[in-house]
Formats: sequence, C-alpha cells, structure tokens
Amino acid sequence: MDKAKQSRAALEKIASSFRALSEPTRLAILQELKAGPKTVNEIVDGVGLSQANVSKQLGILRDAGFLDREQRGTSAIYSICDPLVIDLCNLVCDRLNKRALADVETFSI
Amino acid sequence: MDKAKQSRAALEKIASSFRALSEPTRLAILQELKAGPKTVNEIVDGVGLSQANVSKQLGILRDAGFLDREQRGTSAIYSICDPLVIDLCNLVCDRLNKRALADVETFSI
DNA sequence: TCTATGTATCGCTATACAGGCATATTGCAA
DNA sequence: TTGCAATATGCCTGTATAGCGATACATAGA
Repeated sequence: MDKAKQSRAALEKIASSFRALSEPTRLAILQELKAGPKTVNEIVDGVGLSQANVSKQLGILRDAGFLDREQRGTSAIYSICDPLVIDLCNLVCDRLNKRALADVETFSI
Repeated sequence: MDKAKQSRAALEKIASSFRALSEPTRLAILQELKAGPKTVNEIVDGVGLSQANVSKQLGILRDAGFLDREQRGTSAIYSICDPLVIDLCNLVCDRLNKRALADVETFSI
C-alpha cells in the first residue's frame, strides 16, 4: 500500500493543496484569520490589497478546503475551518528558521 | 512575537517552499526518492518524463532545500535531505483521506 | 586524443494565474 | 419599489513556468 504509485489525478489533488499555500498574498490572509473570523473588508484592511483580489484569493483558499464562509447580512465572514493549515505553515516556518534562510527575521504565521 | 506580521519577503520564502510541492510531477519524483537515493536516469524511468524535464524539476526541489545531490562518476545521485517534506505530504494526504475528496483511492506519498 | 554515456542548459510554445479595473450580484433599509 | 453597502465575477495584461527538442557540458573508458 505504501509502494503503490499514486495516480496522476491523486498527485494533482495533493499538489493543489500545496498550491493554495504557494502565494504570499494567501499566506497573509491566513495570518489575518489566525486571530479569528473576519469579514472580507476587515481582511482587505489587514492585507492592503484590492477587494476584488482578496475575494478571489479567499475563494481559492475555500476551494482548497482551508476556509469556511458564513453569510451574515451583507457581509461574508471567513474563518479557518481546518487547523492543519496552520500546522503546515508552522512546520515550514520552523524549517526555514532552522536553516536560517531568513536574515534576522523569524518566520511564523 | 506571534502577532507581528511577516514581511512580504518572509511570506514569499514560506510560499516558495509550498510552491516546490505544488506540481504533481515533483511529488512523483519525491515518491520515487522516498525509497532511497536514485540517479537521474532511474527517476526518469520511474516517472516517465523527459530527462530534461526531470533534471529541471530536481533542480527546483533542490533549490527548495528538499533534495541533496551527489556526483558519482558521470551520474548524479539525488536523495531526500529533509524528511520534513514527507511529513508535509503525509499531513496533506491524511487530510484528503479524511475529507474523502478521493474517489476510492487512498492518498499517500 | 576520440567516443559514448549521463546530466544540465538553452530556446521555444502553451498554459496558468496574480492583480488591476469595471461591473454584476446580493441583502438590508427606507 | 429605489438606493446603498458588501461581496463576487468578468475581462484584461503581464509574468511565471511546465514541458518539449536540441544542444552543451562533463566524465569515464579505449
């Protein structure tokens, strides 16, 4: 079971999860949401990008299964629905810190 | 320290690690190398892609710090130098299995 | 030296997608 | 209904890169 090769389709799905985390913009959004659920506008204020772009990136993170969306009035409230995403980021950050690829800065999400 | 926002440059480095894992071809290469070090030609036979492409993808995984390269004669022997990469893949695979995004197939690297 | 083998690089095309602006959609209030 | 605010979507351009074939670069052996 361990030696069986994954099909191309399975590998593509695995890759998609990583791809959702492969843009600094989306990591910044996750960073904002780590503190708790926020509306789109609150996230826009936090990351300093256009509303259209933030909305699109939120959709990508949601499609990847990392975020949940709740409609409240005219607002949409996004929240992290899979804590694993933070674990993944922390693992990568620890890795970068150990390798001191950073200058002085400490990596964390 | 936890509330401090990461700089764009730091987020970009974190994102780069994930980006290296965001292509099924590179995951297939990691799958080949999980069993142990291999030459480029052995990997080419395993994944069924052109030698030129495999060489390029190996370089990307190496630049990301996941692979090590050793020259032996005319051959280059690649190996996984950071076991964390397997941990990351397993975490994502577990996630996909739990969510049953797979059809019947079980995800693993 | 020359030749063969293994690997890396170059040039190229096609595709994916981030990010911008404009606009559509949705939901609340008057 | 109309108007407004919050969010999503469509279109577009520029950039990044996967993948190919051809080729350059090594290294070992004759």
